[in-house]
Amino acid sequence: MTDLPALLREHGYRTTAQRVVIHDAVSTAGRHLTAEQVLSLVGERLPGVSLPTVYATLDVLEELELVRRVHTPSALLFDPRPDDHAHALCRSCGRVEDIEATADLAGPIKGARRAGYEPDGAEILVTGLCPSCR
Amino acid sequence: MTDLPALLREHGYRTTAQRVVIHDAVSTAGRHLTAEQVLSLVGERLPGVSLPTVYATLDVLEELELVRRVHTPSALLFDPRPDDHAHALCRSCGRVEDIEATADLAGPIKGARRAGYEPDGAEILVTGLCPSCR
DNA sequence: GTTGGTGCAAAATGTTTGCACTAAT
DNA sequence: ATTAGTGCAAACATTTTGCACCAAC
Repeated sequence: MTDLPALLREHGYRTTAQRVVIHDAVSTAGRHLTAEQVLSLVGERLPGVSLPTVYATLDVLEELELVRRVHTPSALLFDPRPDDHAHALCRSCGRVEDIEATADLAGPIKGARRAGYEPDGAEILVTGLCPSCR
Repeated sequence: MTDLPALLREHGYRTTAQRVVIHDAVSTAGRHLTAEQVLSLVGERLPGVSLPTVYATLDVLEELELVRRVHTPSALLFDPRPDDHAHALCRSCGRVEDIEATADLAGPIKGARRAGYEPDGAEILVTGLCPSCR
């Protein structure tokens, strides 16, 4: 259970109904959502919310590390899971799923540091065909 | 040294000047390019090439596994390196670089298979700040 | 001679921006 | 009372699509 208002305040943001509802919608959805999907989830509870607000709010939630972006060939998705995990992406239908496995990325992270980067995270994306597209 | 005409023929494609020049430009660039950058590289040698052709050609080259797409928050890039390697992405300027390190992705690949996927590849993306953005 | 490929223009998509108004502090 | 945040509309950039012409086979 995250204390959103406190987190927002810490980062200099105000608490608004939109942020609370969007955060709640995203974190209880338990799957990857597009901005459109977030809007329609939220629209049920808070009429009049606009897409720009959804994007702006997801930006904020990303800064608070409550969501992560996942860029796929077909869409920009927002992932409510803050913990590290891999993703599987279907080449055919574009579907993305969480994979319950991680890997040791110390090598690539060290490699990035060697290249002068200041790494703050790493992602694994497995591509292939999903069950229904095979 | 890849025999592009032979590869194209194998996959049922015709050999055209555009495909030869675009493949050559991309593979000698030795870095990640946007479609626009490919167009301007190619434009010097083959006037009149259009952006749709660049996209179409890169699609073909991807099918031949001569290039890979890399989706970043700011752009769609085409990577001429066919071998597996990790990428570093700068959160601030969006720059992408190759990282000379790999990791064992057997776990996530197995996880994808367990989820019903037929995996055919995997990517590692390290995010952070590049030398000039720190 | 066929049919795939290209160039052009135009469309479709998804995300971002500008601005006036509202609401959180 | 301030100033961040919102909603709306409009802009924007990028990738796709449709179609007529040309070129590879």
